Amino acid sequence: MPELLLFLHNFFQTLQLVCRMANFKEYKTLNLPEIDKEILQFWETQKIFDKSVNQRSLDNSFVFYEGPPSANGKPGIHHVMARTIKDVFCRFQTLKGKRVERKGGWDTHGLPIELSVEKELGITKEDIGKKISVDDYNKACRETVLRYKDLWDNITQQMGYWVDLENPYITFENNYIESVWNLLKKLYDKNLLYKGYTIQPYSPAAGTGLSSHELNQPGTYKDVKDTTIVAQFKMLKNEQSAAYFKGAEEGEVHFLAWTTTPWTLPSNTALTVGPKIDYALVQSFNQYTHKPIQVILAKGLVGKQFSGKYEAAENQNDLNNYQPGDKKIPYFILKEMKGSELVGIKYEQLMPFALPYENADQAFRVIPGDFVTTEDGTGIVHTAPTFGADDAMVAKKAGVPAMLVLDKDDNPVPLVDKQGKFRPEMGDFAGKYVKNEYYKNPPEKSVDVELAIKLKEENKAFKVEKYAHTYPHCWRTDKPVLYYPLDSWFIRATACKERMYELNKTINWKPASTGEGRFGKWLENLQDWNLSRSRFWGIPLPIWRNEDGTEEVCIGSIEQLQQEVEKANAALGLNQSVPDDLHRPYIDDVVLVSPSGKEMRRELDLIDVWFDSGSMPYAQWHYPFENEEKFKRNFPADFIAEGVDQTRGWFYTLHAIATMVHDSVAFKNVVSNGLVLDKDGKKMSKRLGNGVDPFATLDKYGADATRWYMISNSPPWDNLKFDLAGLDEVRRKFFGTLHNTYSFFALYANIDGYQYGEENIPLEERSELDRWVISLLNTLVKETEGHFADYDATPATRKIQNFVNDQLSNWYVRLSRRRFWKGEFTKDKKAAYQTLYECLLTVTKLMASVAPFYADFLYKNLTDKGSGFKESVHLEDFPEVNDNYINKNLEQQMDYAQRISSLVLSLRKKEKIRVRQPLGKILLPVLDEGFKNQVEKVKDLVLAEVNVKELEYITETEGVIKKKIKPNFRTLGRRLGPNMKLAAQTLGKFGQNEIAELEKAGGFDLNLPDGSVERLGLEDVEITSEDIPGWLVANDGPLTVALDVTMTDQLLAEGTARELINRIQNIRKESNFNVTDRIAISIEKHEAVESAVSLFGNYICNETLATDLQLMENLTEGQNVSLATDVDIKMNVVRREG
RNA sequence: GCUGAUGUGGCCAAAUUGGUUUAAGGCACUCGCCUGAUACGUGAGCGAUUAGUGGUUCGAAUCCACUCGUCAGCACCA
Repeated sequence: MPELLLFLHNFFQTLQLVCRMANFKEYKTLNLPEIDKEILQFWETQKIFDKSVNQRSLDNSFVFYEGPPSANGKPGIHHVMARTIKDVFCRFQTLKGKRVERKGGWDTHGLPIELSVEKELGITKEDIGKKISVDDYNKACRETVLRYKDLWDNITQQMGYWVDLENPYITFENNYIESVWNLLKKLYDKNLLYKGYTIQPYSPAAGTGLSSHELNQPGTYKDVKDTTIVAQFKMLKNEQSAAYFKGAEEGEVHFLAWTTTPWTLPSNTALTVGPKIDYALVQSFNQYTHKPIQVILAKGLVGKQFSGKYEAAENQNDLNNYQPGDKKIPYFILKEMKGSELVGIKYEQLMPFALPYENADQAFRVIPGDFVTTEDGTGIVHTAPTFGADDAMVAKKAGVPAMLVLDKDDNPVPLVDKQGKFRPEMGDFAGKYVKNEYYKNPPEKSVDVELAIKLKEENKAFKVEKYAHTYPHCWRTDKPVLYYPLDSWFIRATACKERMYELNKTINWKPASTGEGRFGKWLENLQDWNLSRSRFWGIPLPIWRNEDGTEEVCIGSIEQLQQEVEKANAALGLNQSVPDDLHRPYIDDVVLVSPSGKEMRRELDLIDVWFDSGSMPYAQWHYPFENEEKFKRNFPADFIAEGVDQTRGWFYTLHAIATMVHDSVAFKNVVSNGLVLDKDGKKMSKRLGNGVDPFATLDKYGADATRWYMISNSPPWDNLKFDLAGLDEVRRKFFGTLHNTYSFFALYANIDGYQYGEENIPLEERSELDRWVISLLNTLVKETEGHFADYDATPATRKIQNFVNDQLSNWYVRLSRRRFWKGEFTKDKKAAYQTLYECLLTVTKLMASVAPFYADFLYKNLTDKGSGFKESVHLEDFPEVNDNYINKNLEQQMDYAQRISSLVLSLRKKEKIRVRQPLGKILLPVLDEGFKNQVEKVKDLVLAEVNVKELEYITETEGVIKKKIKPNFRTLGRRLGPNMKLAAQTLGKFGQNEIAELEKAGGFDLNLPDGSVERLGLEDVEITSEDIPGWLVANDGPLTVALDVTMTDQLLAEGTARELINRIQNIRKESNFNVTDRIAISIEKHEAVESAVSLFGNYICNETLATDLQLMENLTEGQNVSLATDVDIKMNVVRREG
């Protein structure tokens, strides 16, 4: 009886017994979402997360920081991505024995929350304090912040993200705020906090400054046409500038400077030139007044500015012929100079409406600036420090004052007020809006146009024209934004720039380019951190000042505030107390007293919400007021991960605060993941409707398939093109195959009553196949551990997948099947079980961090009835590598077997010979003994796999192998260098004889062009077999296989017999016979089957459990069967009773 | 505009960091295979001047320069 049927026989005999003693649960289908639910419940009831953390010792921590999401918005699929990465490495470290506490957190402040509240209440910022009290407004914010907390909790749970949501830090809580205040106080004490006047985007129409975030809303930059002026600034004569006045008509020389915002011209206090730029002194005539002029501008822009009416003159004398009204105006370059030569020259104020209230003598001169380009304009930049950030910067550096005048309260203010109107100092222009858009009924001529006319009349305008460019607009009012100086509190980040840069070098960035590039460059060009936000819902700046700003106090704790309040109460006769809620408006009511006895009120600003989140390492523990030990144990973080968009957000704020306050990094390793795009690579957006619902995805595909897909598809720092088809593939290919492999194991293990815990059969007593797969397994463990430890999970998942699919399932199990069928529980069978079991069990641990649900499911199925196991795979230790088990030789052997099989199958396919047809032999050219020995060990596997009778080695002595030779580039390249080409050519021309000679001599002398001789040894060349003339041959790299397709009668008959068996078995199955039923077979007499029946009758009967097989003429009953093309026969199969 | 990443068959993607793997593998496609744990499986096949151009080198998908495309960040300033 063939093995299979024997096995089936046993199977049914023992079925009942088996059912009772089944150790391993069997499943019909794989339902990942179902498994998710089951495992989720298990984790919850058994508190597996807690156990996984608490079973590890406190002094072996791996510190992770959770970047707090805002629960004000719904979670998206990209959050699943980011959190998968966090989870993977935290789980991995847990398996490696680390204690990984993960405190969750919520970001609760900030603009998005204010916006959504305003939208819901149907109000705008202006209404706050009017239509709605600040008090009510803040209450509404507080209620909104955790609006979607449930959804977040759900996604967290459903995706299997382990984070402590029981005790999260929440940024609006007083404890959190107190810690933040403490940090601010420390910065204040280090003199790193100051109030400054800077140029910020400001919307006069809305009366508020705008953050860069607001300015980057879609649609804020619009194309506009503005009146632009190239103005003439009259140079003053002194020692330095005297040279430029030689021969100047009327003794006037002008600088030309261009502006797209003429309304800033009255505020001009400097002209900026590029020190390295070449400038030219040009003689010509003004096109509006026709007066002779001599002007200075960048040499490279002369042609651009002197275009249209202007025409280059041959020589200076041509200029004398010019008459006003001539069509062409001549110009001539008199002199050239470097920008650096111009620096320091003074000029006459262009529009003398006012003077800076301080250091006016330092104004109106030429200063250097690196930002000056010669792309457009004149290469000389009109500089109004009150209305340009660059302007303010270079002016400050050069000691040039800004155009600030004193208002009626003696406060310095710019010439434009906060409504966007010119101040009274501006004479005829006073009270006019600087942008026509600010008027309800705009006048015909804008301020820009009027200024242009005025300058033209005064011979101060060189050119006036319309210019199209993009300009930022307030996203709320749609009106243009002004760059306007505002009072703000700053953190002097620039003071710690170098230290931040140094510390950053010690951080392991994934990918490295983000750390060096995006983050490194950012640190190099670091600006002071503008902390101020004039908003309502956020952490209030804890600084109180007296009215003139001469006295101030920075509060660093509630206790200090308490003391100050008491002091103030005593001094001022008040009865205040520290408010229960540290937010506005309550905190604004607190009045403190200065050392000199004056009232101090809080600076009304809130702080940037980014400071909130950057404070989390300290504030999450309410440090330093509590938990000092805990904080010390958890600082800095070993690992954080967020999207790249956090580079200048959270990553920076963490780094900055840690550097400035603790002179330390905040994190040692950071993974910044890319965006999640739709399958076509487009950004997901509500507008396009191409977003992927994370809940629906998890419901349908399960968390593991989603996570596995995200990690394995591409390195997380590349953008991920999220395609549901990919999820499906992962589910089918990886999880499906793994599940089937387990099912196979469970099926037979239960039948045999296999149980783990039996004595392990020593590896050396197991078969080649077993030792091979164990070797691969150990290699896999080694490699995956390396990848995970290096925060690079993608190759780990790919290797696990390859192992499971191609090696374990499709090779080991397939080739081992017969061992599992065998009736008796032999040692070999036991070895097979143990091997497969060990592979599966190890795989659960390797995959557990990426696919926590299925891994645990499988682990539990494998270990349920065993002893000495953990409750969950997540309480396990990562597998240890056993280097002794790794046998590269064995891996090589099996690789040969797989490739030879594949080559033979490919040849069969080409010749259209099906595998069922046995063939005589395979010829394998052997170039060295080692190869032969390796193949010999897997010979039987190969022959069985490809249904060939024998494998014959042919060696060179037989002279039938056609060989190919090529140089070993790796060894030779370094030695030969430029002569490499010669070597390749020479070897390329080698015929069979030359190759044979080289082999015999063990080398070859290569004559080099310089007359010297280089000896090439055998290790310097690669000789492969290429062909066996007269045979059917296929190659795969160095492997060559020939197949003997000669068909003997014997082989043909056997092939036909196997075809017959196949058809008979089909009939058995169609007829619903029991697998143990005996049958009788009648076959219509046909010459195609005669020899098969006569030679292999017994074989056919054995395989089909037939007791009788006859060839009959004129068979009347039975069915028609197609045996081969053109061979149709009739066959009758009947069940034998009894 | 500036900076950075990226560009490999229709699609997703490898390539030990410069040493010809025949430029891997998968999906899709074509042609096979249901007695065998998997047809949500499996075998074979088709399909690529590695975006383009130039350079460095004995040797380039890999390094350099430029161009083009995609994405992101930073600007929009006279």
